[in-house]
Amino acid sequence: MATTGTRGDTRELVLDAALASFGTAGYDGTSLDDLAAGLGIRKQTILYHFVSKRRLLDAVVDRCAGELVTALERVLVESRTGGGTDWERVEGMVREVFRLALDQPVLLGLLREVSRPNSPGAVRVRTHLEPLMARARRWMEDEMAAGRMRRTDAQLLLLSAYSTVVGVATEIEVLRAAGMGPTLRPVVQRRGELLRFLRRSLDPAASL
Amino acid sequence: MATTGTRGDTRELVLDAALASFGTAGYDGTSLDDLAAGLGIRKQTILYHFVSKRRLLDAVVDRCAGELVTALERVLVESRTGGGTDWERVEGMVREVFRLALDQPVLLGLLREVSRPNSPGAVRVRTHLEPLMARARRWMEDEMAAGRMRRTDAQLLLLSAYSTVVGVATEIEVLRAAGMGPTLRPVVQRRGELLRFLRRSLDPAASL
DNA sequence: AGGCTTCCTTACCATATGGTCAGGGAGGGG
DNA sequence: CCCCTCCCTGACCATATGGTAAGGAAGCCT
Repeated sequence: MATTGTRGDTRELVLDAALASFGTAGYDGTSLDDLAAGLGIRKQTILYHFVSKRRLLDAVVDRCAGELVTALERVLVESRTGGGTDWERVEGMVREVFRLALDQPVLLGLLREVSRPNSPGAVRVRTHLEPLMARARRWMEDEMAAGRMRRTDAQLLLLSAYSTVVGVATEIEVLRAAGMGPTLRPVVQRRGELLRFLRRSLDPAASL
Repeated sequence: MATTGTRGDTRELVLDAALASFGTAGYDGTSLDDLAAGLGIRKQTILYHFVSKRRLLDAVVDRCAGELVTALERVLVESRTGGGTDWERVEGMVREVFRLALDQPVLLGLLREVSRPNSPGAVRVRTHLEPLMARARRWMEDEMAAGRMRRTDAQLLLLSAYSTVVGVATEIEVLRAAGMGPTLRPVVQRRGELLRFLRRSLDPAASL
């Protein structure tokens, strides 16, 4: 028992701190000792819950990806019961992603770290994103076949959208670093651009 | 004398390798031993030319920033002698930045690494960029005062443009990591968006 | 009570890493 | 020839870091 009351699950606290540290200092720049010291515990406690530093990163990525999937899932369900059009569904998902990013800025740091080529977390993220992407792609191609969606390269479009989100996340971080925290004008604008791009590509009712 | 002919300046070779390594593996993920091994030299040689790892990063940043400034300078001179309008000058600089990024993809990695908040190189980059930004800002404000440029917040516009470039750089890296190297469609598109945004904000002759 | 599990800790280790120190070879000037 | 400077290297070091091994305290079940 530590001096301070460790009421919450230690595991979750470690995950929170690790998320923040990985996002700001990077994976290599994060030491388990510092991480533990920040939590008032010993490094070995971290290694007890998560076998290795690498697995800790995996766990952090897993949790974040899980949140993302859950949030998107929820949007999809709402849209389905509401009988929204394809385009409304797409728009809802994009907005949800941005909302998540702005609600939890700490996620941006992780995304930035983990989306770097050669990052240890990149493969893990891929395993989470690939099924999501494949599912979205299948759905889009079905809708295209049914004429409810404009014909285009779904794979390319998804990848483009993903990279855009990563790029915007980076922008937000840069702006934040420049001391322009509350100014989300550019973010909203970029979201608008992405949405317009998607609409142009997908919505049969959209004007070119 | 090493086995392989070390004809070029060792300094420059180290800078090249360091640029690549910092860009791909990150600062913390780069070890001087590995760096030296990749060059067939010893770590102490690196430390001889650059006193410390930190100073090595600074030197890399300095060289890249120097290249950028030189390139922009050249565009400015060409535009001035050609008697281009303000807008043509702005467009030329944006295009030059993108050209530089696409010509030397390795710069993108460094930019990404160095534009991270809390990055050791961030402060160094700032010292290079701040005079550039200040100069651009003064110029823009002069042009606005003279009525040759649409009135707007120059500082905000520059920062927004900068963050956009960083974001796009990140996108390019992500796309490259996804195996879509040659497809620069999205990049060109984003450049177009940035240019349109700037034109709308600056060019008095532009239609809203 | 006794044992089992869970959670956390102290003690310890192997290695990697940035950095110091002294020295050696090559070339140039006296 | 001697000395000096430039460039580079081997030997060495202090420290940080991820990870292992073992033990201890609290709770739970029989």
